[in-house]
Amino acid sequence: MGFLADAPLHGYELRRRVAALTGHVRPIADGTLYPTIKRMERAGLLRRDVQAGQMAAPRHVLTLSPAGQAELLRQLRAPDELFITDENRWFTLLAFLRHLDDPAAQGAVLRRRLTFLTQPASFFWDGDRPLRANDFPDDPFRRGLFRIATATSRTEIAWLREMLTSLAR
Amino acid sequence: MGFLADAPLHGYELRRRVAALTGHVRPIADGTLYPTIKRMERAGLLRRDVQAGQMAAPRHVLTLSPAGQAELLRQLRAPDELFITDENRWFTLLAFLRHLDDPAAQGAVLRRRLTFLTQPASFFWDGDRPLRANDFPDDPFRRGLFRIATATSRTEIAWLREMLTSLAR
DNA sequence: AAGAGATACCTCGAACACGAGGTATGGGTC
DNA sequence: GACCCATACCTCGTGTTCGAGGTATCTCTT
Repeated sequence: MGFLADAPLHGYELRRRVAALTGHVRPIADGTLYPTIKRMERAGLLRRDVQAGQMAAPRHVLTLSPAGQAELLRQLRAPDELFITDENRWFTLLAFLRHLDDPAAQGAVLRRRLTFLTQPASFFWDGDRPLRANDFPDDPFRRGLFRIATATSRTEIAWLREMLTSLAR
Repeated sequence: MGFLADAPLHGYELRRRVAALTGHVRPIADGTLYPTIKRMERAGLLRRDVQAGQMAAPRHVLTLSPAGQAELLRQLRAPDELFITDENRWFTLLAFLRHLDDPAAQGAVLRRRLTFLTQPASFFWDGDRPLRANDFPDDPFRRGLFRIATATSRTEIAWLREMLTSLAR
C-alpha cells in the first residue's frame, strides 16, 4: 500500500520494489502477491486498470482507492505493536511514514519506537541476569552481534531524538 | 535448535528465550511452538523427558538428539540464502554460529554475508537509478532510514573483516 | 530462424503461523 | 479460604505464505 501511495504501479513492478528493500524486507513470492492483490481489489482497497499492448503481457496498473489510502493512514497512525518492535516491519513503516501528513501523529509513532528502544533489554539471559558481550568470552559471534545491535540502536535513538525535536517545532 | 544445543530446555523456557531476541526475531506463538516440537520429536531431532512434580505443570525437557545436532550443523554450514540476506535470519544464524566448530566453515559463512553487504544496493529506485538519502529532500523518515541502515552496514562490514582476519590465523 | 531470457500474470496444494480457546497446578495476596 | 497470576502444556480453525507449475509475449543473441 505504501508503494502504491507513492505512485500507481503494476504488480510485477511492485514485487521488484519490495525485493529492493533487501536485507530488511523479504521478497514477496508470486503466489503471495497476486492473490493478495485480488483480495485487496475485492475489499475495495485498490483499483485495477488493464493496460494492454505495450509490453510482453498486459499490465494491470494498480491504484490505491480512497478506501485504500484511508486504510494505509489508519495503519500508519496506529500501527500494531509488531510494527514498532520488529525490525522488518518498523523499516517498512518508516519508509512510508511521510504519507501520514500530521507531525503530531508522526511524532507519536516515533516516540513509541523510542520507548521500545530505550527499554533496558538483553538478547540472552542467565536466569534473571542479562548477559552482555563480555559474558561470551568464547563466542566472538555473539560479541559481534552485540556490537552491531548496539551501533544500530545508538544511531537510531540519536536520530529519533533529533526528529522528535524538529517535529515539535 | 540453537538454544537446545546450548542446553536442554523445556518448551516454555524456549519460548521465553526466543522472545528475548526482541526486535530481531519475532516471538513464537504457543500454537506454533508446541506443534513444531511434536513434529521435530517425530522426526527424531529431539528427545523429550517429562519432569513431573516440581513446578506448576510437568515440564517436558527437550534435548537435541545426535540427528538434531547434525541437522543444526548442516544448516549452519550451508544456510539458505535467506539466512544470509534477511536481517532476522542472519541474526539467529550469528547467535549460534559458534556451534559450527570449524573456523574455515565459519569463515565461509561470514564471507557470504560480507559479499552480500558489499554489493552495491539501494532500497529505492527511479527506473535504473538508485536513490540515495539526498534524493528525498521532503522525506526525513527515509533519510533516517538510510542513516540507520548505513551505520549498521558499516559496523557489520568492519566487524566481518576483523573476524575473517582473526579466523584465518 | 531458433532459442533463451525477461516481462507479466495466474492457480493450486502443502506447509506454516497465529489467535483464541482449553486444562491444570503452584504461589502469593487480600 | 478465595482469587488472581504465572507456569506449562495442548488443540483446532482460519488465514498466510510459499514453491512449483503454467500461459503468453516481446527482445536479444546465436
